Amino acid sequence: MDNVFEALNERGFIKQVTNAEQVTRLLAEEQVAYYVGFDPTAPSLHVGSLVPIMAMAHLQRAGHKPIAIIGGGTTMIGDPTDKTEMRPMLLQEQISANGAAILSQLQRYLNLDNTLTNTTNAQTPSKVGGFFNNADWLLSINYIEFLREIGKHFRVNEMIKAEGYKQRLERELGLSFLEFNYQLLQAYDYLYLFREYGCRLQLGGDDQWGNILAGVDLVRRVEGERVHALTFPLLTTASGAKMGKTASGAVWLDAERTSPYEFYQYWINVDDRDVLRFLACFTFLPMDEVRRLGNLEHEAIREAKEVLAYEVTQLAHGKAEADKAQTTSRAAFGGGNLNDTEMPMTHIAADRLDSGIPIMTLFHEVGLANSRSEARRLIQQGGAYINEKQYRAIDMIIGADLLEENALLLRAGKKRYHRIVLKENES
RNA sequence: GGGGGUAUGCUUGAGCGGUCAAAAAGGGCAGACUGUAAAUCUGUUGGCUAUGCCUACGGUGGUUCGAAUCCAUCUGCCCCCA
Repeated sequence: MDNVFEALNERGFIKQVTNAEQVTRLLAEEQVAYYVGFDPTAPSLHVGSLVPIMAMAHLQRAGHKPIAIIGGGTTMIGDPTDKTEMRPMLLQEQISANGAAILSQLQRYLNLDNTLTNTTNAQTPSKVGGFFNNADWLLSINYIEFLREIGKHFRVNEMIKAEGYKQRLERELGLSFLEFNYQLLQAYDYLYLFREYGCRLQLGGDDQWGNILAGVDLVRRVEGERVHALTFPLLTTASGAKMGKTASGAVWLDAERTSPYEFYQYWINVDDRDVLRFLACFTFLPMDEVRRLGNLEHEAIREAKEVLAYEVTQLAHGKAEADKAQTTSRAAFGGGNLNDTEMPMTHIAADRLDSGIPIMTLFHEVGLANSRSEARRLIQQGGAYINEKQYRAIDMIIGADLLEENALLLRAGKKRYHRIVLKENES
């Protein structure tokens, strides 16, 4: 097997690294504990987090030990380099709850059973990984001790030269002392994980480069050990948008928030230009296959997208869900029959249909239109279909005569479907 | 602490006291074209019991026949001085 570092590089995971040669050697010669921090402000990860997750998974498959931490402590500070939006401050209980949800998602990709031991001292290195909340060690910090032990290693002169801080200072947006400390705390995480678990590699988004290096420096100064940093390129779609955002918001890994079918559809709808990169990054397919699929052109590239969607969905939601999503998707767009599919569905009482339901009401009620006005517009513009037949009259009354096998198939626009199934009257 | 500025629909951002549900752009949605892609073109984009009605231009209270537009006050954000 090739070196993992090479593999990661080939798959496009590497943007910056402290020292490519040393990291390559380290990963080849030792079982390395590595860590990634996740944002615990939401109860689910979204597809953007798949980059670090997949990188971690590749490393674990190569025999290294993953450590995932959630920033329960650092979240309370707020990263000033995250200029776009202020992260909300959350209660610890909320963060712990989110963390639990995040852990269960990570476990689909990684084995994190917290039986980690420190290999620096231990004779028999453990093979698994860990999951921690940095609040566990950050909240109990004593201010004076922290300043004396950690703070003395940071030169303010150096810190304010860093790009993230520099921008804040120059633009006089201000930088609170609180935020200024963020980097120290994140660096301390690294030191802590190095001491406790022998962690020697931190991965993160490229925007974290500065913060990660601060940790690398801190470990060197305090422990005299060389540890490493690696960042991922910030993945954007070919059209320039941040990955994983759609009109209706982020694409979540939580099936409750983004159904497996929607999840699948997200991947099948990616821009042609993103297919190769995404296959390399978000699936475990061998690179030969990735290249073959990624280089397909025109209509043939749909095959590649189907593979991409299937593979990624399978990783996130399991084979059964991926199969269902694929079947549904094929049926909806390939002209197959839609009966046994998993698209959104609503039951409707038989007597209601007998008396007839205005078409606007129907589309609004099942959520294909957010308001009656929107439903009206949809219909008038020719975007409303029932059983694949277009209806443009807004005063249309839908009755039982349109039922096909006791069901109606509503469609709004090209891609949004909703099934209505008849429910026999009670009594 | 003193002085100044700003607050508009999903976002950015125009807006003369009436003709403003509010320019423009972006985004969204729909249609055409296609490959469930991109690009392009067209329409649309507060709600409703719909030739009209209601809710909206940071909050509150005024002036006026009439206010997003004027005044007062409160709140948030920004800038300058300390």
